[in-house]
Amino acid sequence: MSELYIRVAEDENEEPMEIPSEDDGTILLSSVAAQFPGACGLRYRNPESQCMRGVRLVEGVLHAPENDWGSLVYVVNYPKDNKRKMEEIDAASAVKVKRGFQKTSDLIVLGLPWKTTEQDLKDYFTTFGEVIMVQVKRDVKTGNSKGFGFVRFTEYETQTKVIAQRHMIDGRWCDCKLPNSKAFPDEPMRSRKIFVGRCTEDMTTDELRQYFMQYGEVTDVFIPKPFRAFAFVTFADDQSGLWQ
DNA sequence: GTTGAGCGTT
Repeated sequence: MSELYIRVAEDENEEPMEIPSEDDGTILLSSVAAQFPGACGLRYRNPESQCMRGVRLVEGVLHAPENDWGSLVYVVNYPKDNKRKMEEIDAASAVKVKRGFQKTSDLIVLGLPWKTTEQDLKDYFTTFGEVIMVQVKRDVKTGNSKGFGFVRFTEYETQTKVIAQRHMIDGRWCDCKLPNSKAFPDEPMRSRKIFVGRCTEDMTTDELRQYFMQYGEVTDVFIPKPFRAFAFVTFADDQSGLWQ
């Protein structure tokens, strides 16, 4: 079977868009998702029964009903049939993606004067770029500074610049480094595996794979059995945009 | 009320 186009629409009443098929007559869900982000499948109205029917989906490949797509208009499925929700997730993810492809980390600031406050730190480091947070570590009893703290920047470029040089803060030379230990050791900073919370029981590995493939190559989807309302999605590399 | 290489009460 040669390449052909099938008509796909967001809704039965919407204007359809033509999606190309593969050489074997199947259609990749990724082709559909390219035009309809978040799509997890297709359905169509069966002319005989007038009922909606799902298109067979195996491993991200959509198979024509009766081996013939015909001239029907196919309608896009979204997870849980709730498009608005997926768009909200898209928007939230897009914000994170926009921050850049290299994640910043907390930097330890060594050698601070005893008198230096968090406001001092913020004022100083803001001259390099936007600051997410600063901390001065203090003795819990006395409130005295321990002479070190932490800083985190929005932009990775800022972080690189700050690590590369020494800093004169309130009259002392200070160093900024990547910390050895972390306050939250279980925070998956550069993990390729993401936690997907609040899953519903009807979600399938196929659906999750098809949704998250827009952010990178998905190498694994794990759904605990019995149902536990969460899943793990693993990407081929840590550059996939979702959590950057 | 002190100090000066280090590593973060959540």
